[in-house]
Amino acid sequence: MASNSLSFQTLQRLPYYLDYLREVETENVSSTSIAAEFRFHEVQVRKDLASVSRLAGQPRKGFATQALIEDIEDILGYGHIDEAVIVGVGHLGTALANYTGFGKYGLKIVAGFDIRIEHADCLNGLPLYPMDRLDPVIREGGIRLGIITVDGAHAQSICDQLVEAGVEAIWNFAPVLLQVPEGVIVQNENMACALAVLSHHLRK
Amino acid sequence: MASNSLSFQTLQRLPYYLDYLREVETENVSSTSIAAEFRFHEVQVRKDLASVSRLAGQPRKGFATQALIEDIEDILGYGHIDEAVIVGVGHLGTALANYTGFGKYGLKIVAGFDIRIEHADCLNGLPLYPMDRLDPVIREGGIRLGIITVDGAHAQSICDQLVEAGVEAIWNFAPVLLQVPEGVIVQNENMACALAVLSHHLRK
DNA sequence: TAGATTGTTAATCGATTAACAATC
DNA sequence: TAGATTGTTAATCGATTAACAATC
Repeated sequence: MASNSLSFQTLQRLPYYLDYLREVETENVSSTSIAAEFRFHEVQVRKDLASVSRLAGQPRKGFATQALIEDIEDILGYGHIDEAVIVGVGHLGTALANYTGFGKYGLKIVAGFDIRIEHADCLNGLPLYPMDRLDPVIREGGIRLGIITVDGAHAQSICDQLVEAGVEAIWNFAPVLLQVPEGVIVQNENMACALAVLSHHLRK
Repeated sequence: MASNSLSFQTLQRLPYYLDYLREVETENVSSTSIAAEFRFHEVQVRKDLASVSRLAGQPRKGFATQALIEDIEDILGYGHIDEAVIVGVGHLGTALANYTGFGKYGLKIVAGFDIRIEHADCLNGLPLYPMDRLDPVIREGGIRLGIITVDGAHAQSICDQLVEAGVEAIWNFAPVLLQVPEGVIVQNENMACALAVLSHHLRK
C-alpha cells in the first residue's frame, strides 16, 4: 500500500527481496516464502512488502511477482540513472570506479578527482580531473551523489566541497564521521567499524 | 566498568572514539568533549565509555586518556593480530588484499584463493592458492576469519567451506545473505544495501 | 562552595515479534 | 468449508534520550 516513509532497515532489505523475486518463476509470491528463504520473521516481510507494494497482497495467493519487482525497482531508483563523482582515485577508488556492476543499481560514476591529478586524464573510460574542476563538473552535470575514497584527514574538506557544489548524498569510505548540513545524507562504509564487530566476536 | 556484553552499536562507535583519543594531548578526556566532537548525545558516549573502561570516570576530570585508549584497543583486538584468508581475488579482493591499512586494526590477510588460480602463486607478497588448498591452509594456520569477495552465486558455497574448515567470523562482500551455524558471525558489506538508502534519499 | 562531570533510573522511540481477525 | 495467507493492533525488545542525584 506504499506508505511514503520507509524505515532505514526496510530499505536495506529491499535489494535482497528483489534478487529473490527476480529468480522466482511463479506469477505470485507469498511473504511466507520470502521469509523462509532469508530466515526472516514472516510478519517483518509482510510489513516491508505492505510499505512498498502498490497492490495489496491477496489471501491464499500472495503478491503479484512482477508488480512487486517494479515497485521495489522504483523505490530503489533502478532504471533511473543516478550520476556520481568519486573523489580519491587510489586503490579503493579505482576498484569502485572499475566495478561494472553498479549499472544494475542505477548508479553511474561519471568523473573521478584526486589531488594527485594535474591534468584531465582518463582511466578505463572514466574522465579524471584535478580538484579545481570538482565544483564546475558537479554544477554543470547536476550531480547529486558523491563518493569519498580519500584518507580520513582530507575527507571532511572534500565533503564540504561536494555539498557546496550541490551534492545531496554522500557515500563515505573514509574512517571519519562527516558533518553535513540538514538535507544531505551520508552513508558510511567504515572498514574499522565492520572489523570492530568481527574482532570482538573472535576475542570472546 | 567494563561490562561483558557490548551492544552492536556501541562496538561500531569505538573506532571513532579511539581516533579522537589518540589525537587528544591531554591526560584526561571527558565524555562531554567526545560527544561535542562527533555531535553525539553525551549520555550515549558516557554509557559507551562506562561499558568499555576498566577505570571509572572522575567527576570534574573525566577519563584517563591513555587507560581508555588501551581498554578500547583491547576490546577491538588491536595489538593482537587476527589472521584472515580472502576468497575471490578479482577487483575488490585485490584492492582489499593490497590495502596496507588493516595492520593497524590488528588484521592480517595471509592467503588468497580463487577458482581461477590453478597453481600456487603470489600477488604483492600475498600467497595465492587454488581452491583445493582452502581447507588445509585454514586448518593448519588456525585461521578464524574469512573474507568473501566472490560473486553472489558462489558465496554460500564458499561460506560453507570456510565454516567447515573452522572459520568463526565472516566478512561478506557478496550481495547475498549467508546462512551460517550458531556461533559463526557474519558482517555484511553489501553495496546494494548502502546504495538503497542513498538512492531513496535522492528520489524523495 | 559552585560547577563540571560522572553514573543511574525512568521515559521515549523505532523496530521486531506476537496475537488475532479478515479474506479468498 | 478449511486453510493459507493477508493486514492490523498490541506487546516486547534494544537503543537512545531525559531527568536527576552523587562527587570531587
